[in-house]
Amino acid sequence: MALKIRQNQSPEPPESCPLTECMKIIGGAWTPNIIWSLRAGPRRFSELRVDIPPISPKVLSTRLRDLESRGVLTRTIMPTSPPSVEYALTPLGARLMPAIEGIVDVGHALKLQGYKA
Amino acid sequence: MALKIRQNQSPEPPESCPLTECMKIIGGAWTPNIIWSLRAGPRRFSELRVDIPPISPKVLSTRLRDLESRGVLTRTIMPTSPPSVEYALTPLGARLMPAIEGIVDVGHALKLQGYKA
DNA sequence: CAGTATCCCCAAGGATACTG
DNA sequence: CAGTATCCTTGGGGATACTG
Repeated sequence: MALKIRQNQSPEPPESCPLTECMKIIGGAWTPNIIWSLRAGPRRFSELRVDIPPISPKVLSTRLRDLESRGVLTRTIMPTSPPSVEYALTPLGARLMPAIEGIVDVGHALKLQGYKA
Repeated sequence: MALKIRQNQSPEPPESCPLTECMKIIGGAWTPNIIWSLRAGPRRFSELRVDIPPISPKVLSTRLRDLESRGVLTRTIMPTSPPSVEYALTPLGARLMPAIEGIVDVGHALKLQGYKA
């Protein structure tokens, strides 16, 4: 049998471009929405699910953990019954808001002018 | 005790969410970089390849056509020899700049403060 | 120069079900 | 409530080669 050479498909991280770096944080599916939902204060898991209806619990969980690991948000277990968990932006996460706001503003402007994909 | 009402922050349907709409435009790989490269004026295909080294011609071509179809940029064949093609932002594309700038600024700030993934 | 043409790949997402 | 556990699909990219 022929030896199967795995092609080198690994993308050499181009170069730490601020643009690319930032997109790595907010580029994931629903990530901007999550950060946006946290703009006015902490939200719980199920609240986020309501904020962003189409997101599945698995994906929400994945994205939250990813954002937590990147230092964008904190996860706090509240000693309530039933237990609840609050997610809140860190100062670092708050720093991302201008970028998200920029996207929201532009999206809003496009919508107002009747932009269609 | 009084109900602690947590205000619903974004009651917007996801399909019409400006955030999501805008991300559909700039969410593609290298898309922000392409738009960013056009910020100061038209660029040619090979210039863009130099601007964004790791991008393959196929992907660059794909993204450019996508952006053209979305009305973000124009493609102009220059009657030179050898032939060259210029890509330039449309007014609509220029509208995206604040969003991109926001991302760039935040990325830059994160980098300055030594942020690592 | 400015792209197409192929082929391939895998990890991000989705669907669904289940649990502490 | 706040998640895991599985399984599966897809299409966005990547590599490489070729052309007008």
